[in-house]
Amino acid sequence: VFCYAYPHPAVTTDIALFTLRENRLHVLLLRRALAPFSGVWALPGGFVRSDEDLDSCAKRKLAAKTGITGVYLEQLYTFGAPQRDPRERVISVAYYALTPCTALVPRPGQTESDLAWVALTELPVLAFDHGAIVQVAQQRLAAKIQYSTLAFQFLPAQFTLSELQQVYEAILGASLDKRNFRKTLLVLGQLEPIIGLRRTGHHRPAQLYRAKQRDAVAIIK
Amino acid sequence: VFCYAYPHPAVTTDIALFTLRENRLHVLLLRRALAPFSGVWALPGGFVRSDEDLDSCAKRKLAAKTGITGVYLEQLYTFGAPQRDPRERVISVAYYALTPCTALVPRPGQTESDLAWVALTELPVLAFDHGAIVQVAQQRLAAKIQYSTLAFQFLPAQFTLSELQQVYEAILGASLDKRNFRKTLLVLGQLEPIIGLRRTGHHRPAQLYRAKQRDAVAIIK
DNA sequence: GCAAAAGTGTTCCAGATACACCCATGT
DNA sequence: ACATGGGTGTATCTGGAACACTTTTGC
Repeated sequence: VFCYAYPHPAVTTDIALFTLRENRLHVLLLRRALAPFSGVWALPGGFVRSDEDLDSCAKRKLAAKTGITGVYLEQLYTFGAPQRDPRERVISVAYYALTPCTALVPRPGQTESDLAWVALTELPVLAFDHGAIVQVAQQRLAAKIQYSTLAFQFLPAQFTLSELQQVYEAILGASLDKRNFRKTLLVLGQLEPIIGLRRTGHHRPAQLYRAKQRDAVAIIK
Repeated sequence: VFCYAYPHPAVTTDIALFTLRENRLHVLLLRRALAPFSGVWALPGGFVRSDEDLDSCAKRKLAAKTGITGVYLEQLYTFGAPQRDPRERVISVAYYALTPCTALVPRPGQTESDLAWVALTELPVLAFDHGAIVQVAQQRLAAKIQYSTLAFQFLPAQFTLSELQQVYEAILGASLDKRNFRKTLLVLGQLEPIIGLRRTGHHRPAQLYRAKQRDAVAIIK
């Protein structure tokens, strides 16, 4: 056991991992197998180890519970209400993460019975204060997409301008003018056309583009 | 003593309290009396009690160490590198706070020998990772002043437009056009002139204004 | 040929920028 | 009278918003 001269809280990271499916924003949830909140949906997350920093903990927990790695991850806010966990004092450093929906086959970890993408419009009641975390994350997302290249993180390496526009529309919850959208984004200088077309449906194929810097999120404006 | 089945970190809040003195941004520092970093300057802060939330802790620590209350306070970022404190694992939820310089007579608490406003341009080496905290806080400040009414928090209830302009100039580190500045801020609708003039020096007295909502920081743009 | 999405320019408006002189006061 | 900061208006520029038709493909 580990003993201290005065009470110490437990510290966790919880991660709201977002993706877009069918043009709707989804968040990854786990159904808890263990008490407290057994059977209730919750964000992936877990306790911070004594030798790892907070970002590493968030990455590790995401990988352990879902097998997902290499996604964009950013610290969101720290939630520390005294009674947010019924077991003991637990302070949660919340993160949010973004990933394209492609090639994402969530696999449950050992302590959870179920793992699912859930549309934000159909969010169930969540364990702990995870509902508040998702809400804050969604606000941050909608704000930050407007002054950064965050949106690219929802798409695979190659994408069309229409697909990119759909990302913006889903996150902002509004429809955008096609010509203005394309002009604005091309002027940014963060996109470049690549040789290749996307052929889908009974219509003209679309030019493919790629983000000039796929890994970093640039601040624009 | 308090014992747990697995190691728990200690959690602190640390507060970067900013003010403007002589048109330069200053931060409140304490000189540490105790180890570690005895004699080194540090931010006010301290351990989170088991029954208080994080905001309350930050307010309490600021009051206890400096006697300052009623200032604007906002969570900044959580710093959790494993070795940031040599004693044990300590995770710090950092806050920043703003206050007018008027009527602020910092009084040392019991465990610190000295308490001072230090200009950011003359910042000494700080204890722990407090230098990084101040840096992140300053960036946040410069960003947020541009899309909110944060700047009013640096001024007392009544102020002149020139004084307000000096706040913006100090935080942004740039000089602004007087006519454009006044026009922009008056159009915002967050200021109203009050009866009264500020008479200083050998020149025309200045109209006094007050913020329509002194307590809340509004998001503009 | 028709349905469906891709692709493309111009006009208009509002908000930001640049810029210079007179005013009221204290000494 | 003069030094000092307070106070004011206009022209210009720029980025965002509104808006409709042609192109290419699969069936």
